Amino acid sequence: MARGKIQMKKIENPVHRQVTFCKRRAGLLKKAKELSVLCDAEIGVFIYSSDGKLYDLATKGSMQGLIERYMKCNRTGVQTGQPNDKQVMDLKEEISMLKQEIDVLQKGLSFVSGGGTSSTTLNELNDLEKHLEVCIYHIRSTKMDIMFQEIQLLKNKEGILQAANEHLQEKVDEQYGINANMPPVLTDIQYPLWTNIQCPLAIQNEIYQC
Amino acid sequence: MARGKIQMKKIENPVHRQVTFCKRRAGLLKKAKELSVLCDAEIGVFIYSSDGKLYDLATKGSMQGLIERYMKCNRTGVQTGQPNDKQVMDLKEEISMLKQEIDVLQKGLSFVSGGGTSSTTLNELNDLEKHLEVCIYHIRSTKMDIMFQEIQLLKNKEGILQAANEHLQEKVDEQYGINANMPPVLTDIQYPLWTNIQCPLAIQNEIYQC
DNA sequence: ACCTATTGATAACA
DNA sequence: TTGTTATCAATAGGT
Repeated sequence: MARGKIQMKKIENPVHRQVTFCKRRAGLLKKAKELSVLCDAEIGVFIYSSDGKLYDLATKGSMQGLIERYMKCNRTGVQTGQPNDKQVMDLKEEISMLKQEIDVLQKGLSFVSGGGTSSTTLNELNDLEKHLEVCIYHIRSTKMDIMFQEIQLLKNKEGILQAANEHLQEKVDEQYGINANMPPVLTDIQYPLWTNIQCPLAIQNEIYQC
Repeated sequence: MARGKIQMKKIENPVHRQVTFCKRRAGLLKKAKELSVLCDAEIGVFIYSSDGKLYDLATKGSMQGLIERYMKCNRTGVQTGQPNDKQVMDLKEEISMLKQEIDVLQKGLSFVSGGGTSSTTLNELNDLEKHLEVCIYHIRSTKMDIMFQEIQLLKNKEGILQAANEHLQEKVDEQYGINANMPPVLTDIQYPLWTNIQCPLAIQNEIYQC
């Protein structure tokens, strides 16, 4: 973070890596202490260097206390002992799912990164295509949500303005009651509102694209 | 650390403290991940907020693995509740690793897809959508290329077989020249080829999907 | 949430 | 290692 940024990957030069490890380790522990003090939090940090040396920190008490608290909070229901088989099966299933997801993501990343020139089979391309279509579906769904929210907001605003206008009109009528020549202010706004009221640019773009 | 420094003591204003907790917690976990990646270190962090909520992070494996390693190094007598089935622990560790990998891949993909911007606004979603559509276009184009190549391959094969058949037919005619009753072997194959010749499964699937 | 002025962390170097 | 310094990153305060 100084004199040029560095890539977020393992530093290959061992000397350089060691220096960085020292400095950043100190920085991390300092930040942990600060957070603990400023926000009254209880924090534990372990750091194992690549050569196996341990550096640790526990604010507000001992590391044992922290670990016990952690264990307490994370009772995963293994206590009965028996359902381990089922648990193992579930975990294996989860691993399988995750591996599949990784596969899809890796294919996608290599394809997108390589501009589509990587060597992939037809079936893999089909999987990727389906995955991307699902992504697009989610994106469109999210877009619709956002637009709907903005439209609701505008409708509310419209109602408020309409009411305010009516109120003002009454006031005006009271004051100029005798002067019957006064024409009423136009408040009966026709749709689409956006030709009369400034519509958020995002929605404008949306509409012209649909 | 900005717009004026702050005293290193508990922040009294609760709103202010909560905001700072969120920001610094995120910063701390980020720093921990960075240190782990840059220096190939194994790091675990627990953070208990003042209201008792837990935030944790374990790089390179599960927190349970880290804790176990910690116990081993320090030979403390903390009971972890159950002598957890080793297999279950290993599986959990694997899941943790896989999830981290997915995280990295997803970030990479969204970065590449989104051109480096996180997608939250409508315009960003539009950009992402367009990008994904371009990707799908490339995928379909690549699929077509592959199919075309396979078709060319099959046509070549057909030509070779045809020639071979003709050659064999000549041989047969020579040997059985006197026996004029011999009917010719059928070599005039009709399209679609794939009802006669085994077509690669990938292309079959393709065709039925188009 | 998002924005910047400012402080803090740190990569490269000595 | 430790120290220095030019830069980059985190974030306090405000909107």
